[in-house]
Amino acid sequence: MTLKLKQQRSQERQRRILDAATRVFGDRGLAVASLTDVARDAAVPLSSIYDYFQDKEDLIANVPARNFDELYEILDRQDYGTCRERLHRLYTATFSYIVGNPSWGRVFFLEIWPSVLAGHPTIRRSIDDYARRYLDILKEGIARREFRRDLDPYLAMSLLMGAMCHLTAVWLLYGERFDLHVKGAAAFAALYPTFAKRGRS
Amino acid sequence: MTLKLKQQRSQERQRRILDAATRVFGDRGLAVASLTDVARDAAVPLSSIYDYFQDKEDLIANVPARNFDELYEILDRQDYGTCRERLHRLYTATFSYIVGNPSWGRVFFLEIWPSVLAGHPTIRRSIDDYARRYLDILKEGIARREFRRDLDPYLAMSLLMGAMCHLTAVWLLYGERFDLHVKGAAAFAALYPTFAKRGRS
Amino acid sequence: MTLKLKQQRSQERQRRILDAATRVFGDRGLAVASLTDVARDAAVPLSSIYDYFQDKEDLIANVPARNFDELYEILDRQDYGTCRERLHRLYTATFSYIVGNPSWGRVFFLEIWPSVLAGHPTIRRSIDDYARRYLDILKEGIARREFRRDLDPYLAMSLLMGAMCHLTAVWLLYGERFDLHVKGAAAFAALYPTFAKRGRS
Amino acid sequence: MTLKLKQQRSQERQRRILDAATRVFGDRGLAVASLTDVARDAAVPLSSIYDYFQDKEDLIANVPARNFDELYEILDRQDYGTCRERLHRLYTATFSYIVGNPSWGRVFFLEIWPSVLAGHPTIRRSIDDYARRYLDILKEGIARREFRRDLDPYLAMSLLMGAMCHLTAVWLLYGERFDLHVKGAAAFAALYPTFAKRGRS
DNA sequence: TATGAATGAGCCTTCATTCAT
DNA sequence: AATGAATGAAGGCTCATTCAT
Repeated sequence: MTLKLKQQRSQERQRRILDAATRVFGDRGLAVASLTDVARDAAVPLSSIYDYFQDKEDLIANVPARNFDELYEILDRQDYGTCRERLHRLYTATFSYIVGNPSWGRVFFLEIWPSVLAGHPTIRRSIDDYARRYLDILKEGIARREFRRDLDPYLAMSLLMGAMCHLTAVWLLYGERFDLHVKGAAAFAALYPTFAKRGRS
Repeated sequence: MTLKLKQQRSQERQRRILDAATRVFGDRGLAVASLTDVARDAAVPLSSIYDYFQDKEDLIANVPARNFDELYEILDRQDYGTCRERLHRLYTATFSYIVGNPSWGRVFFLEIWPSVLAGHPTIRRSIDDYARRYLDILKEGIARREFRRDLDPYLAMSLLMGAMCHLTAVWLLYGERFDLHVKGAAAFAALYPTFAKRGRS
Repeated sequence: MTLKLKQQRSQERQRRILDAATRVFGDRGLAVASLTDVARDAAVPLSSIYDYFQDKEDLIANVPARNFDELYEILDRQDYGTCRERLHRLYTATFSYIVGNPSWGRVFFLEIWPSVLAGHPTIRRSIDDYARRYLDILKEGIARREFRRDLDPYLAMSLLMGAMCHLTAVWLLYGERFDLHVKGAAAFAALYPTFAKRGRS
Repeated sequence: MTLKLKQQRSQERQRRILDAATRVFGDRGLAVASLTDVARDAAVPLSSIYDYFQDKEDLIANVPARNFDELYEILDRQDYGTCRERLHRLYTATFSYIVGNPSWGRVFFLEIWPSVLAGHPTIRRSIDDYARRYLDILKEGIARREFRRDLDPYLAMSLLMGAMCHLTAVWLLYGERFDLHVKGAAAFAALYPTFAKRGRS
């Protein structure tokens, strides 16, 4: 029993560190922010970080997963409708999550993904998991003839992800001065016709 | 203190450093790579870097320009045709340049652009120059009724740039295993119809 | 990041560093001596200095206080007698302390005081504390009619301090070849009549 | 003839460098100011400094002499009167020179004299020359019975020089906010009675 | 287990000095 | 003789990581 309690406290601690890491890395940048900063923000001793993560890289690598879990929790509650609807939901929900959590947006879309770190196994898994959701819907849509038969699902995903990264980057860079969610929806609206069967758009 | 470069040999040296910087920053990442690495790769003493650039940031800031100059030299030789043709040429030429210079692709499209550094005056100019080329063509195309009247040129550019960044990122991440140029052309083909006047695509 | 010094051993370390700093800065000069020198003399790793002091300036700034504390401890045991006696005691005790601690003499009287550093808050406090002791006695002496009514206490202090700095400088310069304490007493004897009421000297 | 012209030009150059050194070292401090700064201020190429001075230390060492020469030129035009008058003139003329040339005041009285550099042969000579002028007058005054027979000329000089250094230091440190010349005269007035024969004040 | 303290490796930068033209 | 260019040596400082309690 006490063991379980301890474990719970431990999980809470780990989550505190992870959230602090998201914030600190997002605000200051992966390379500039130090573990000291993270420890201070999480209000734990610096050396405690090493009780939960092997090293800085390991900590960084676990930031995406932690946040994707939250995102998926929201998404998986409403997994129904046409492929278009599901694709749209997945896409805009991500934008919503970024708007509510800009630090994570920065860490993931500006720092981690387009960097050497994307090769890290743990991160790779996060990225692949996320990408798979798109690919699954896209392939299903093609099979169901909801989308064009000759649609390249990988290219389609690249268009969607590329727009997302780029819009997010600009949004963050310009001080979050426009409504990212609206722009995201616009991007989807612009891209979707290229997926759909001709004449249906 | 930065030199005045009155002597010839110096310009070669500066270029050697700049090229080394492109390589090293591209391979290891902007923040991780050290000036020591750059100096070693350029085969000049570390302190010589400071004869040509004020500091690390200044060196980084000059990487894009150096390469864009080369790219533009190629492009500006053939500035004619419909807006579509010119847009296509600009887009695919960039992909070609990246293929021939992957390090620069990484530095610029993955490290510099989507980062705080994009705010640096020198870099800003490089980005703006490049972005303007897209916007000019897009606006001209709209004015000439070659493109949709209600096309948002900024969103259009975001779709193009986003796809470029993303494809490049994936290409680099997967060890340059597919033909980036072909994928780039496919992306353009997929996106262009959303710019064109209905029924004309 | 500076430590919190919750553990005992640390205070010893800090003192070791401070004493080494006094020695090294005194011997080589504030600007010339490096923290590497200090670290070597204190037999601690260079980076440990930063566990106790924010930077070089902070280390320097803490040298005076450490030594004044020792000086005051001696002085405050015997705070009685006429103003003349108290002034004399303060003056000669300082010379004694310098003789027993020439490095500190140099750091403080030759390097820190007559330099821009005297403006540093921490140092300023040390200087002001020390100067105040003179001014207090001088003003009290004037009020009590022990000293000339028209004596300018600030000029008086300047004469005393100036002689002290100068004698110390010469003493150090000439390899401590004369008895500084005796010279100090002589200076006091020479200067005192200019403070006292006429005819009383 | 041309040789002489060249030599003249050379002397002018050397003087330009020396004056720049006085300014730069005075403003920024001996250790902080770099030869590059001096060269820029003198408007000569950095390497030209090495045509006139062996190294930085040699340059520093020649700053005092250059300025003392100017001071002596003024002084030696009026070498007459009682010892008191001559002592007073020497003392206050120095204050005047400092007021007109604060940079030199700082270099010499705050940086060079109270530092290890005072041991440097060239500087030593400058200091000794200056000190000798005091000692000569003091000794003559004693011989002539103008001053007290038992006056220690070395102590007397220390009192004068000490006051001068200290007042100058304070003056510079507090942004030259009081009239240094007046304070210097007051110090002389306060000290002189201790030199003079009793009853003569 | 948790944590205060310690440290080695490395980074960016400066600068006095020398070389080659 | 004059000077633009080059460079080795060093300095201050940071930080991820480990140790000892």
